[in-house]
Amino acid sequence: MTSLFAIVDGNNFYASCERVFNPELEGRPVVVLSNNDGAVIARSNEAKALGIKMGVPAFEIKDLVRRHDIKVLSSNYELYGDMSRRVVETLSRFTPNLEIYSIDESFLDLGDFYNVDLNEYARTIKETVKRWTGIPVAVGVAPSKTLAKVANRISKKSAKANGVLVLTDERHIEEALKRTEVADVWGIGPRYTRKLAAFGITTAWHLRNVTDAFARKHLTVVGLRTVRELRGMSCIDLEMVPAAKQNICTSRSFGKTLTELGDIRGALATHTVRCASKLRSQKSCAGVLTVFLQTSRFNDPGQCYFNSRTIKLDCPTSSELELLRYATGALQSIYREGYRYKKAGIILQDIVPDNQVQLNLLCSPNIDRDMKLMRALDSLRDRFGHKSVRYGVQGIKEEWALKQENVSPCFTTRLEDIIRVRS
DNA sequence: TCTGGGGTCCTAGGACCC
DNA sequence: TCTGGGGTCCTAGGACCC
Repeated sequence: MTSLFAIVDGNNFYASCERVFNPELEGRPVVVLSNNDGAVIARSNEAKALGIKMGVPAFEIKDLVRRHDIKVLSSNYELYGDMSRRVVETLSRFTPNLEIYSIDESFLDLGDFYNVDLNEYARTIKETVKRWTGIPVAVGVAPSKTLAKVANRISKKSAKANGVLVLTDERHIEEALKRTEVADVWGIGPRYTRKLAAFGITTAWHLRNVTDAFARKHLTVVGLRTVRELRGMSCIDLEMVPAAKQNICTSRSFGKTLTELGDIRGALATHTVRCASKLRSQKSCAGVLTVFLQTSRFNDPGQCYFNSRTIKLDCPTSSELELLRYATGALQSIYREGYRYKKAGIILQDIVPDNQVQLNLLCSPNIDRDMKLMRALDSLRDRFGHKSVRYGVQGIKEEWALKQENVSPCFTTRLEDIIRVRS
């Protein structure tokens, strides 16, 4: 074996971020809710112990909250994003060969670290992150990413491992796989779990031992890769440079249902501006735009409406002015009076690098002007926040604003919040 | 009353072309 | 008029991730 990966993942990440700045939350059950305070998306260990499941609607746990004095927080992505950056910064001191996999997980390529004491090294990573950022993490080390995920998972459940597990020894790998349900393997979702159960495959160890032909047939080439990774053969490389996104989507449920086109247009315009910012930050232009609008999925069938409109742009662009024009036009064409709308959004596709845009006769004559304006807007928003410059169409009163009843201050990124907290 | 948001990749099938 | 196969491109749908 030559390859070696570590995965470092923040324990109950959002709840832990909140705890770093609010010691009162220590030792208490804490849950963090999704946008609009809809559903539970993060739980402290104490909250998990009370049986609160991932994704349950907030209203379903009201009794539990009262009885156990659970601290319920709205999500604060500005805070979590900044804490995530600090964790990555810390990890990058250990190796530059690092992949930021998600807001709370990074893979490290430990390449030829076979001659160091891996247990001690992994423990040093864990303790350093805790000391420098306040975030508790778990570290799993193994010859493939998929096995590292298995190690990481067990490290959190086993008191003996206490957040650090190295799986390089064949006997240990076998034992770990036998203890891991197939549903908990990275890459095996609910559908495959059911399918595999029909063949009597219920543990990661069973899955490791299927034939290549079986894996290929029932789980496609993706599943075959997973099986090989479970055997210790590394098939999924570290991606140090994040690939440019091929789709960029911004959508939100409204804080309350909306009926008026003007209010919905305000929300969609704001999503469009955000989406265009994301597009420009990866130096791309989009050639296709989709706008969608929908009522609640939980409405009676007669009151359900979903529609979308996809438009091929005359010329790929990242100009908010142009995208706003297309988006509001598309919205107009799918809006129907008489429904109570819950959500709207925009998806940008056919994304190309901004220096490879094919110009043609239909392109806007204002490209240079728009790009200068976008640069100015980007730098203003960078300094003063994304709400500092707005278009008229976004509206002043945000009828659609998120419901956030208990959001914590942005302790690390907003001066006004920091001042407020300290006084 | 209240039920998240943002992504990726693979496959199968049809259209179309030579 | 009939015969055949192979290739590419696109799209929809299905699976997964956090």
